[in-house]
Amino acid sequence: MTDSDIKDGPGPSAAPPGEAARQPYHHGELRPALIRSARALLEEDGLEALSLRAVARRAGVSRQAPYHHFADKHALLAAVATEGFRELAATSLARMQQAPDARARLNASGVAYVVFAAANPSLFQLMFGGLGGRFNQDEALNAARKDAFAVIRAASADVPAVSRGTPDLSAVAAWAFVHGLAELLNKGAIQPRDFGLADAEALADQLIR
Amino acid sequence: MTDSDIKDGPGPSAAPPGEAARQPYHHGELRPALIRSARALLEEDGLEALSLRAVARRAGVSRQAPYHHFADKHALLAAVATEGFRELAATSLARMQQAPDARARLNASGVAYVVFAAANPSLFQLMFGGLGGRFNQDEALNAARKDAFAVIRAASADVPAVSRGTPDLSAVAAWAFVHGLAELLNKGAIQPRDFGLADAEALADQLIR
DNA sequence: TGTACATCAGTGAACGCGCGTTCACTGATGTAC
DNA sequence: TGTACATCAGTGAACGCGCGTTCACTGATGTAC
Repeated sequence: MTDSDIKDGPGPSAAPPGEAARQPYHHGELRPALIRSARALLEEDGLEALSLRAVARRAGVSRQAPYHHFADKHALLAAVATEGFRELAATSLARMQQAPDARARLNASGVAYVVFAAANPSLFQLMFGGLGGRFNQDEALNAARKDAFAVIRAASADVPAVSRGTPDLSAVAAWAFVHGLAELLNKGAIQPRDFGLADAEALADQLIR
Repeated sequence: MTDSDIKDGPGPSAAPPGEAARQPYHHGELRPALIRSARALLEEDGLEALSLRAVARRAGVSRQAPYHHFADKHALLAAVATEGFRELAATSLARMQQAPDARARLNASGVAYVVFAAANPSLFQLMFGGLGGRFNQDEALNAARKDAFAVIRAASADVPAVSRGTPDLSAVAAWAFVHGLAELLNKGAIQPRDFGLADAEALADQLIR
């Protein structure tokens, strides 16, 4: 079998195995479907194992179909990462809205950061450096990234006790801390249960105070 | 050119291009030479681009030679990562010895961590998760890893103001902070010059206080 | 001091694989008249 | 309301590539006698 991957969606008549319920000819929503497939494969098999062919296969579509929606593999990955940053910002803001004061909002943003990373480890990996140095070539990605970081910066600036001195440095310190926590958890260097805690959220909550 | 890579070391008579000064037949020190080649390629081309074939090529040796010293590619990478953890521990201890008190020693260990990561970004990436989940299968690697982490833990435990409450949690907090700083710098998410600072060391120094 | 021989450390050729991408194509859609 | 036709969104086959790894081999080394 040199160049003939097995389709997992044999046709419209078959029962849909996961994502691969094949539309008749035109898919209609192939672009978002490809992003969904990529995200699913990302978390199932890891960033290194993600191939454009596998994404197409999972979406129930030929290997060439993605090229009608993305210039190349990097463009697809950039779209996935962009979605990731938007979700990160959204989930942080949502959690912050439940907090009573500025200090609690900063803490909430930190917990949200760690929880997001723990829930989407490979996506998180892609978002930070999975595209090599090619980050700055995608407009939408850059915007989403900046927005996500702005959430942390704003949350940090609102807490006078934290942002005394240079506000930007304080924000970076807060960011570095939650980012490091997320990375150490994702890479398995530390585990919540080593501290008698159930999950990443509990550990983040404990440490951030 | 399907299966005939070009040798970069044409023979003993040629001038040595970098690593590839070819020994007559038996290399003598091939194992360390392979590790050196791997580290050099790692920092030149990145973790993703590192192949066993390229490592052998750079060492001036046939593609099969590495298999006499390492079971497979992962074994070589594990050896490289092991060396990395040993160096990290050593460089931290060296920097700590110059510090006057416990507080300064903790700070020094943090700066050393960030400086090491900035000087060896791809090696750092390999050390943390570059081997997927296969970390726990290598005895020497696990030991070197534990030793490196123990340095941080000890430095943190010696500072009462930091380690009040659960000492282990305090150590993890310190570790997460420097690790996050290292990652954000390595992935280009933040840059020292954004804060008017020359390099990673200056930023780490500034933030750790 | 010489020699037979096991073992060690290399070589060269070949394997099968999955990948990203290009090419020429075809079926479906929607719009101008 | 019908029809011609440009355009869009898919297909199938094929390309060349670099990779990890296996196989059978050979040259060099060192040790027992």
